[in-house]
Amino acid sequence: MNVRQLHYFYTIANEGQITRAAKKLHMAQPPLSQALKALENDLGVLLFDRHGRKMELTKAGKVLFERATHIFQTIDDTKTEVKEIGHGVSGSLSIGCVKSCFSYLIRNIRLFRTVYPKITFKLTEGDSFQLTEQLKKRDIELAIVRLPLEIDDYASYKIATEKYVAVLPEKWAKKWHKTAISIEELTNMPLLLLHRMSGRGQYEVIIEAFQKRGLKPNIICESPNVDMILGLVNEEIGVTIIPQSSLLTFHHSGLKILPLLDATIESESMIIWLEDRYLSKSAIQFIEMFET
Amino acid sequence: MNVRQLHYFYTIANEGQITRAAKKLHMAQPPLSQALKALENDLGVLLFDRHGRKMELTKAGKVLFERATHIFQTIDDTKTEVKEIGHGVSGSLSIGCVKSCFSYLIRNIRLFRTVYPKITFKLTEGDSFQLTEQLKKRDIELAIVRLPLEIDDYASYKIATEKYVAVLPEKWAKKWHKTAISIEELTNMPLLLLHRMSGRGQYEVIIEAFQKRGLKPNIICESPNVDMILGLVNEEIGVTIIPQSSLLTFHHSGLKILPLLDATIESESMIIWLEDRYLSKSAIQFIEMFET
DNA sequence: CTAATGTATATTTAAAAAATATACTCACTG
DNA sequence: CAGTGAGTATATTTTTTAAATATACATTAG
Repeated sequence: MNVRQLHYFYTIANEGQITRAAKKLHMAQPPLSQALKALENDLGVLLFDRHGRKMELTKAGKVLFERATHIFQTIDDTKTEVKEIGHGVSGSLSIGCVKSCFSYLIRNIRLFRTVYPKITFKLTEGDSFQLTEQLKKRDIELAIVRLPLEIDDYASYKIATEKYVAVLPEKWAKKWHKTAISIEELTNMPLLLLHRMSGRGQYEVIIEAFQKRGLKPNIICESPNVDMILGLVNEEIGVTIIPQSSLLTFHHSGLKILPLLDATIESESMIIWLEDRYLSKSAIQFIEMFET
Repeated sequence: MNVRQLHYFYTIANEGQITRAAKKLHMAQPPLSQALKALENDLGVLLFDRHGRKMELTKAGKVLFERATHIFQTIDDTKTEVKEIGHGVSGSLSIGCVKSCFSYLIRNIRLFRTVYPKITFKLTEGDSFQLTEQLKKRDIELAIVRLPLEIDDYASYKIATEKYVAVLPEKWAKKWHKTAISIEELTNMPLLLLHRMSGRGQYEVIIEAFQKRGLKPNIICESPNVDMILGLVNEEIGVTIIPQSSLLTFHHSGLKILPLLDATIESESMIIWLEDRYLSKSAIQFIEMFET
C-alpha cells in the first residue's frame, strides 16, 4: 500500500464512482481502476462490493475510509501548520531574558501578540552567561542580556541604554536631603552588589568606577538576585547600584532612588542571537519590532 | 508537498544525515538531497539548519517531524488493521437474530470468541421480516431467523430443527397427569400465539395443524413477544405452542411443558445472508462454525 | 434489444523519480 | 597547512512508474 493509492481510494469512496473520481483527480478512468485493484490486492481485502456499476464499501472499506479521512485531514493540517511556522505567523518562540530586562521583554511580547496572535512563547530566565550557553545549545533562539558581555559570536541589536542608579534605604536618604549622590558618598556606605555567577559582568564595571577615583568600595554582599539585594536595602543593611529598569518589577516602599552625581555608569541591554544560523521567521519579526 | 517527500524527510530526520537515510531508503544520496530541497521549497521553510556536514532540525522541522511520526504511525496501523479485517481476525460482525433463537446465537458467539478474540459483535433483534430488510440495507451481514420465511433471495444454512411444544400452567397440567398432549386436547383451551408483525410466519403453521384435523383453535391472544405470552400462561390465562428453544431464556417456575402427541409441528432455524454479495471473512468464518 | 453509462484489460506514451558522474565544503590529521 | 575523508549539492542520463489511449466487457434504463 502506498499513500497515492490510498488517496485514490479515498477519492473513489467519496465520489462513489471511479469515473467521477478520475475526473476529480484529473486523470483517466483506467489507471484509477487499476490502482484500486492493486490496493485491494496488496491489502488482501475487497474494499468495494461491485455489482454491475454500483459500488458499495465493504466493512474493511468502511474502516479504511474512516482512517484515510483522518490521515489526509492530518496531512493537510500539517502542511498548513508548517507553512505558517515558515511565514512566522504561527509556532512558538523561545526567548531567554536576564531578570533586570524583564520589563523590556514583557512590553514587547504584549506588542508582538497584537500582530501575531498565533505565536506562543517559551521563556526562560538566567544570567547573561547562562543565556549564551542556551543559545549555543539552541534551547532558545533569542536572548535579552545586559552588557558587558563577550558577544563576538552573536548578532545583536541594542534595545536600551540606561543609567545606573543608587538605591538607599529611605531613612538614610532623608539625612542628606539631596536629589543625587556621588560615588565618593557611596564609598562610606555598605555596598550590596549584583554579581553574576559566571563570566565578566556589570559587577566589574561598577568596581572600575570606584577605582578610577582611587576609591575602594565597601562591598559587604554579592548576590545574583536583584530582589534579594533590594530586600536587604529595604532592611537598611546597605545601599546598592543597579540599572534603573531593574526596579520596575520590585515593589519599593521603603527605598530611595538617587541618580549618580559625578559618574554615569551605563548599562546596555541587547537582544542577541546566533550569527549565521537559521533563525525562525517569528524570531526575525520579534527582533524587527525592537528596531522600529 | 507529497507524502513520498514527507517520508524522505522523516527518514532523514531519524538518521540525522542524508547519506545514511539514502541507504536506508535503498536509493542514492543525490535524489534524496533534491527531494528534501524540493520539500523545503514547497513549504517555504528551511527544515534543517545546515552548517558544513552537520544537520539540525529547525523549529518548523521539529514540528513537521512530530507530525510526520504520527502520520506514518497511523498509516502503518491502518494497514495492519485493514489487513486483519481482510483475514477475518479483527473487525466487527453485525448479526441480527430473532428472539427465539437467542440461545443458538449466544452459544456460537462464545465459541467464536475463543478462536477470534479480536472480533467484536454488533447485535440487533427483530422478527424475521425486519431482519431480512436489515440484510438488504446491509445494516447486518447475517441473520438468524426461524422458518417459514421467503428465503429465495438469500443463501442459508440450517442450524436447527426442533419440535414445537405446548406450554401449560402447572395447575392445569396436574389434572391430566400426562406426559404429552394432543392437538385435540388443546382445541378446548384458550390459546395464546406468537404472531409475527410482518410477513408470513410460524403463526400460520400452527393454524394449519389444527385445520388439517378439522379443528378450530380458540385463539384469545396474539403477541410478537415470547416473554409476554409465557407470562400470560404463567398467570393461567391460557396455553401456548412455541418452539422448544424459545423457553431457554425464560425463567419458568409455574409452567408445564408437554410435547405434542399426535402432530409434529416443526420449526427450522437458519442463518441467512445475501447471496452474491461481498461477505466479510469474519462472517464466513462465523457461518462455517455452524457447519461443523 | 439497443443505447448509455460505467468498469476492466492491454498496450503505448509520458512523466517523474532515481542513478551516475562529478563538483563542492568542511573537518580532521599527519 | 595541504591532503584525505565524509558528507552534501548540481547536472545529466537512465530507469521506473504512472497515466493516457484504444477497446472490450458489463449492467441498467428506455
